[in-house]
Amino acid sequence: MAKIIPTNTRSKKDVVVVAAAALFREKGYPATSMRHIAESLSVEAPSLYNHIDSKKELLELICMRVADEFITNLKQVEATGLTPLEKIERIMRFHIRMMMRDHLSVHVAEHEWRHLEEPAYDRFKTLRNSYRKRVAGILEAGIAENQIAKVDPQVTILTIISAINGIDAWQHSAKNIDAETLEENILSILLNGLSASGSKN
Amino acid sequence: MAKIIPTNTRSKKDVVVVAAAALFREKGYPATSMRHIAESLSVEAPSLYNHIDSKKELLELICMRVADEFITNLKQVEATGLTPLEKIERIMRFHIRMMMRDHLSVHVAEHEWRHLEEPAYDRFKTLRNSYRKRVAGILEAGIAENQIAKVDPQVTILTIISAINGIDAWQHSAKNIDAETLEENILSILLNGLSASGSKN
DNA sequence: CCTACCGATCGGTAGG
DNA sequence: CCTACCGATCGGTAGG
Repeated sequence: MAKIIPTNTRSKKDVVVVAAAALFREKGYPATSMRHIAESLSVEAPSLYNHIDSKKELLELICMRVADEFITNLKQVEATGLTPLEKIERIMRFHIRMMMRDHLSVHVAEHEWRHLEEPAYDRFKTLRNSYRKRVAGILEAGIAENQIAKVDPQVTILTIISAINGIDAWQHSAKNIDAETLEENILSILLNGLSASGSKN
Repeated sequence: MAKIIPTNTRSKKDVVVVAAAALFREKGYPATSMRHIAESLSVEAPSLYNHIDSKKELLELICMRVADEFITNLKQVEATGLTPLEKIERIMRFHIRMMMRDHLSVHVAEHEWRHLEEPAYDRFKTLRNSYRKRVAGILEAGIAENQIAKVDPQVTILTIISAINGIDAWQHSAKNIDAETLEENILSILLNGLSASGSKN
């Protein structure tokens, strides 16, 4: 019988990656040792190397998978015939939902990617810059047709992305905020602003 | 002659703290070694201990000074007779300007404080929670008098703070964004939203 | 300010 | 999956 897919191997590797993501999120990549990861899986550190090659591979897998998901979504949104503002809303909703579904990995990709080593560092940075430029392009199109307020696209993209990334701090919040409240509130603030009048000056 | 103020000692300590802030910002606290800090000052690592007691003291000094500045400003704003929305705007402008003036320390306080050890960890966390609760209180007052849109104060405070914190990424941006553009754009988005209509639904 | 050095911990390998 | 162990690096001290 031909060995087609090493199911067990892949699944155990994923278990290690998930454990690593939780610890990278909690302590940061440099402060997380292979011994910590091993302990959280109730094995000894050297055993991890049966499933992965190195500590940095764990970070690479997490960051690249997140980057792929964001870019895949962006491509889908770009392919629609939606208006620029509708596209921006779709992109924001996707980002928020990614945050809800897998905030550990998204946070790690956002905050720990600087610890990637070449060539992964450069690959990730290029993907990230490309994503931001393309979203900025949508903003510019919306501004050109007076659908989006006259804002600096560079500053706006930074504001939107960091506003959404930052909300994963809701985890530590005493009261549980439900997913829908979170999503509708962030969208309301970013699209309509805090001011009750909602007027432009 | 009485030795009144050990000017040299304090000033050298500050030099070490500033160098540490730059490296904590660049590499993160755990990935920054005392040898890195020493090297950036062209001395050997053990020499640093003539001016400071430990690595963790450096982080504590940075985090506590930032916390103090934010809370001092909040107290001043609370003591005015401004409307809630005006208070929120003042708080946001102060935060943005802190970011421009000392983004290294503000970033370190925001992202590295989790590496503080007790009792500093708990002290900082308490200050941070208190700050957020008091700003949330201003938001609630503004909502109650229909000056601020009906948003969840918890989610809003998270959104505002992380939106502003995140913009220190402008440093790595190719084009230099001037301070005023940055401040007015972020305020415009958070107060009036992205939508050109600026209408509420 | 330096050299010399400490015990602890790191990522990872050898070998089974 | 384990035990045993490696060279490198860590924060910090002794002593001058």
